[in-house]
Amino acid sequence: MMGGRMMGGAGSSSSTGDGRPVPVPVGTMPVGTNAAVGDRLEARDTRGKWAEARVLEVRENTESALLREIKVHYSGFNSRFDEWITVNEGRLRNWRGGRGRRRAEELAAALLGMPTPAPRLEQPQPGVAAIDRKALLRLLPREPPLLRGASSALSSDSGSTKAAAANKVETNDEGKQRYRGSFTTPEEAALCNARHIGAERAAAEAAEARGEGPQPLTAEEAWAAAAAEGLELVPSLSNETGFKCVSKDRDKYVAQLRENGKTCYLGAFATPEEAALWYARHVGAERAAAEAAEARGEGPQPLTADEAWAAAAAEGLELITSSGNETGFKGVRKDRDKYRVQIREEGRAICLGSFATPEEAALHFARYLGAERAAAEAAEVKSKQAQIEQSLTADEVRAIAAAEGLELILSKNETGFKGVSRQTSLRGGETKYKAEVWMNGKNHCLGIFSTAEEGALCYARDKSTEGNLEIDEDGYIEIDEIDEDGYMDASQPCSVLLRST
DNA sequence: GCAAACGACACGGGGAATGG
DNA sequence: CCATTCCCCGTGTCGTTTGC
Repeated sequence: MMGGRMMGGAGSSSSTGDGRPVPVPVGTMPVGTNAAVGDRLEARDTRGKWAEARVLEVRENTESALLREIKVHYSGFNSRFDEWITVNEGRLRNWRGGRGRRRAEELAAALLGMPTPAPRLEQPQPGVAAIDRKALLRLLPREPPLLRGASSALSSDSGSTKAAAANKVETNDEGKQRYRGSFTTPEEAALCNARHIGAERAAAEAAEARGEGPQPLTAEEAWAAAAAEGLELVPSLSNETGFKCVSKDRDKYVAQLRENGKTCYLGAFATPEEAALWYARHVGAERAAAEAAEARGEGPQPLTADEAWAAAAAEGLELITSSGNETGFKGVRKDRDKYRVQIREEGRAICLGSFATPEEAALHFARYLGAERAAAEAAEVKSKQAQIEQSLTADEVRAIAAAEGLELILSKNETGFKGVSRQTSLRGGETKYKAEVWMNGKNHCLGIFSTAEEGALCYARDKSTEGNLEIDEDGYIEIDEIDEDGYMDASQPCSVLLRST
């Protein structure tokens, strides 16, 4: 082995393949900057797991030692998993393995007397007590957990007091707790568990239990690792740990999130930063960056009124105003502290979202309708508005009445005209005038008008036709000109056809 | 009578906390 | 390590009111 050299380290220097010195920044250099072929170190694989690795090749970079590339071979894995790693990726670290650390498969095969890889045995096997107990105890940690995966049935199996089956093995496969068997000795139970989880994982867990596994990252290391991987840790203002999806569980920090309705457990870590790092790794750089930006208040900002108008103009959309709506826009209503867009189509109300400003809500309403429909509705609104603005003046109405030979009937009421009452709309505060005619003991609305004179003209027109139609004692209108099929002559003017109720 | 506006409630999903 | 629970918030839906 060509080992014996320190890997990386501060103040390292390097050289190019042709011997030219490579500029090396002063300060902490990443692991691998100084690695040579044959050196042993640890590399993080694509699943994020640290594993023993050997340096196969080195590719120098003339620009910077930080861009030096190292080809690694993961010990115990097929060479097809060999890969190039740039030293500044943060995926290399110094070898931390304990003495005598061996390939997992070799270890398991040697200890269990099985071919590599070890076949999984789901059921307790007779005669397993004959195994080399010393070897087994080296495979699995002696200190608590004494034998990982094995537990005392007397304590964990509620209600059971069968001493003969005191060592129970339960495993968790894809979220399901599975019973693997009960054994007379903890070693047998541990062997069953080791066989089930596989030699590699058993060795890894044993190493971890011996304190030889991956060491917890400090806050600074987690930040550095995140930076090296191009990840952002997602902060949270509402969370006491300070990081999204990270919560404190006793003396550890747990990273977990919900996906597709299920809680996805990412692990328990010594520091909130490391938990946040694993959350960022799980969701990926893009989502983590977006969430971090949003948490910092840099995410998509609500549009101001001017911005919404500008966006609408840029998209060729018209915001549809509404005078009868307190928000000022059709389809937009205030809901708590937000503005909600709802549209009713085919009898169903469709919610288009909630927004910070009514203008932004109106913009989404227009987007939903599309430019053509939005323009049509906006034009209709404008047309109505124009009609209101161009409503007949009092003099114009009197002139029309005179031309039709009608007389506006005066009254001492609030509007000054008989049959016309003032209507104060609850929405928009706009005052309108309602013309009503008393018929068969009830008031019947003739229409709503912008001016009292228009209402009076309508009332006068209605009165002028009064008596032309006979209403019988049951409230039905007698119509003489009905053909034999029950239809009346469409060319004849008729304003009332149905029974007045 | 119809459609829009509006209030209220139910429901579901996600974040966080907790217990086993 | 996982399931469960609580809480909050967004969304969908229904019923009522109002204006036309």
